[in-house]
Amino acid sequence: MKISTKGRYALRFAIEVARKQGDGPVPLREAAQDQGISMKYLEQLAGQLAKAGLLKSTRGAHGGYSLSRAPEDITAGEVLRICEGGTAPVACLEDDYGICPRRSECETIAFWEGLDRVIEDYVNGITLADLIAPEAGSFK
Amino acid sequence: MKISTKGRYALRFAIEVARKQGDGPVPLREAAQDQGISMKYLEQLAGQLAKAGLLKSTRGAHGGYSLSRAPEDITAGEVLRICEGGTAPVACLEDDYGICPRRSECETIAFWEGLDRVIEDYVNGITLADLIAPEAGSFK
DNA sequence: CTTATTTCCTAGTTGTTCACTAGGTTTTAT
DNA sequence: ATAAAACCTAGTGAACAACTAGGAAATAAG
Repeated sequence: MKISTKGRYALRFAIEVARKQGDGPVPLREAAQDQGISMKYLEQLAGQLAKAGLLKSTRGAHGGYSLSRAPEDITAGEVLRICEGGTAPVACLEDDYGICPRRSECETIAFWEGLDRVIEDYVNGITLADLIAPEAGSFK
Repeated sequence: MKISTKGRYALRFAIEVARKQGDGPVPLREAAQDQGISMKYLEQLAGQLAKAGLLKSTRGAHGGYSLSRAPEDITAGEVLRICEGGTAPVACLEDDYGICPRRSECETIAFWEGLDRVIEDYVNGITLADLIAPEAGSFK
């Protein structure tokens, strides 16, 4: 039931990039230093976010990462889904799972679907804009 | 973000015991067979649930597990917390974590607290009674 | 055009957790 | 006495987590 460091670091990185938008792209060196984590590890996460089209990368000196959309158009759910590999609490709710052989007799599927729904609703309802202005956030 | 087999099996086992209450204790052999899972593995989970006071065990022939409380007094959250080791999505929200050194500068803690809250509210709001009568369940 | 800075790409590596398996001991109804 | 059950502890193979390592390619600045 835990979120891994991937999801946590990725979200913090996205927040940092969002906060610094306008100051030009944020290099990984800077972000890793600010957050006290491994740059090489963060590199992989940033790569995923860029590949998914959430961040835009600029190579070379004075390069780094910037948002490819406005902060209010990027949800925490998107970030987590990309780096965490889905937020569904059980595998059989994953998109690519197919049909469960025990589906008809399963008494818990509705329960897990409900849990998935409250999680999705929450994480999809909070944007980077909310997160960089926590005092205004509806989640506080 | 996944629930492990521990939590899933434990919940299904609790439901089975709840459904069969009145027919005497449910032996592991029977439950394992019904659900097509390893009895020896289920044994460990049942042991945890019993140790936590959620189930009552009867040893010897014709023994097995029964509920130690009414189905409407046992929540899915309790079962999951026992076998899953807490439902908090990040470690720093765990009871025994202590104070996070980055707490003051952490922009995500409020977000995770909010996520924890919606998960807790959901799993604590559904009882075994709801789960054995899914047509009446508010979660469907 | 060289150099420093950055992203990009792929492949280890170490430790932990998952999902069991194994082999018993003790208790109890018949 | 016997069979059926819970109880207890330890081991095990595979997967995953959380990095580490080492470069190649791009780009701005001098």
